Amino acid sequence: MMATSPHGRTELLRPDGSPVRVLVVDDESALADLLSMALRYEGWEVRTAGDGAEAIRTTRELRPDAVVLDVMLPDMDGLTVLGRLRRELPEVPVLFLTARDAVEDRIAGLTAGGDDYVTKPFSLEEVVARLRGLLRRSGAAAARSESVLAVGDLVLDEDSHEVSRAGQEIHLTATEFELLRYLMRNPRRVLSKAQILDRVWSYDFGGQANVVELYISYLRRKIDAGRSPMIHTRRGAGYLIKPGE
Amino acid sequence: MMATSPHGRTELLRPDGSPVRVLVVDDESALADLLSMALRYEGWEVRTAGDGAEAIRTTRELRPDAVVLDVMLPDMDGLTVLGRLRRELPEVPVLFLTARDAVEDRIAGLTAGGDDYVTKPFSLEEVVARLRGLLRRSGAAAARSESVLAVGDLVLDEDSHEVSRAGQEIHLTATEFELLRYLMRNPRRVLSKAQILDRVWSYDFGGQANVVELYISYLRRKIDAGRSPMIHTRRGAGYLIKPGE
DNA sequence: CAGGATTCTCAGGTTATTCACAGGTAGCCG
DNA sequence: CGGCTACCTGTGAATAACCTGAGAATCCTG
Repeated sequence: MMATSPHGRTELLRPDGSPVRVLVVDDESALADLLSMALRYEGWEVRTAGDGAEAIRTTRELRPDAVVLDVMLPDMDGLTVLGRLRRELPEVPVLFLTARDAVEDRIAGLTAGGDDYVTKPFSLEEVVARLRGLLRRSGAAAARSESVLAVGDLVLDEDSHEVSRAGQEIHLTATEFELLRYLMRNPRRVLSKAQILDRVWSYDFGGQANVVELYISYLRRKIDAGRSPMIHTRRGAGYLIKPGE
Repeated sequence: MMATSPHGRTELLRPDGSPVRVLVVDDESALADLLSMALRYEGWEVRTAGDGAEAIRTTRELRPDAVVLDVMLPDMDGLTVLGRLRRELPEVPVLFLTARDAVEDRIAGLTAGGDDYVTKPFSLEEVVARLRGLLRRSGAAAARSESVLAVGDLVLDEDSHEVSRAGQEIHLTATEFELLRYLMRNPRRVLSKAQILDRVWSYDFGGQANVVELYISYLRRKIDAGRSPMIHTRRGAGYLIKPGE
């Protein structure tokens, strides 16, 4: 089931119409807070836990529709927590947070089911998108909502990562894709450079704010080239996307 | 829920009909006073706090619907205060006040949820508009009031920053946009040049008072050009906007 | 480990916007 | 009708915001 949220975007709901419930498990409270803010803004109900034991307890009580789980916890390791989680809620999809250099095969083992993972440092756009994907596929969200975004003749498929305009396929890099997805999830709405930076770049990005301008420039070259422009600058305010013409 | 205030404008109320409660946190008392006056005029109930500790205490007691928070406080830094605020009231939207050159720095993550920020020196119009936006999207204000203002055939969309008259799109600069928004929020009401200056220009503006005349002139050229005029001069008193004819 | 793709910094270039200044115009009062 | 005042607006300079080319650094892939 889809509904229109206060901020005008569509959001996922549970089959009974209540909000989706998500549990965030991370011992770094700053990160947990950052995540819960972002997920609440998606319209989801969020609880946090700081260690494995608390995670298990909260799972039992809250019965979340999805779990975001840091694999490195102070009291027990990822596999153990996962095992106990599964004892409580066998079907719950899990999104793992892991360090970049974590051993590949162990992650592969963890994500054997329908689960997914993102590496730290991540961007909020990435986490939210993955979580939406998990919820969509798990059936916790009532309607099998489409994974395709469209604005005018511009089409973006979140599953296949394919983008096309007027039927013509366009190749984007990972960052370009995330930026475009963020714009397309908020069509006709001005997004400031700070908002974009906070959402599309990872939380530890310390660079120049003009990367946003740079990537907007890249996107225009690929998406607007020749055609009627869809990405617009609102000087002093930010950028927005809307159908050409 | 919307209601009509004594001064004839529409204002946001909480779901139970009581006034929206806002907490202003800033150690410069002159600024805090300026802000609270402006926000009270919007019909909101305002409390101020001069440092982080007081902010936390007041939050606990007042349970505000929104917080305006200076990121530079004498006793603790913005992120810390934010964390504690969130522990008290996880859902409360926050509008950050930050120095112009700090933007790149440590704003990272601040706008992650629905939050927003404005840079100092700001204009009151900007702060109020952002705060209204936050309240609108957070659902604290009962009515999901639209982000669109209309006076006659003149339409202004606060989300997309688009303005049109009789369906025809009009491009405005940032200052023109704020001036027009202020006029349109107060239709049929005379606004003096001093009021406009105080509201639309930032509080440290030191220039000639005739910028207002200049920008009114710009607006007329773009909005009234050819058509029946909507922006009227009341000699010796100020300006007002009302539907043409 | 080479080659290519990608991300990002830096800096110069371009355009839009803001604002001061000053001369012009129109309302108002006697 | 003359003069005073308030308001209007053309011109142009300074500035701010944005765009983009070139290339260094990094990551990824075979």
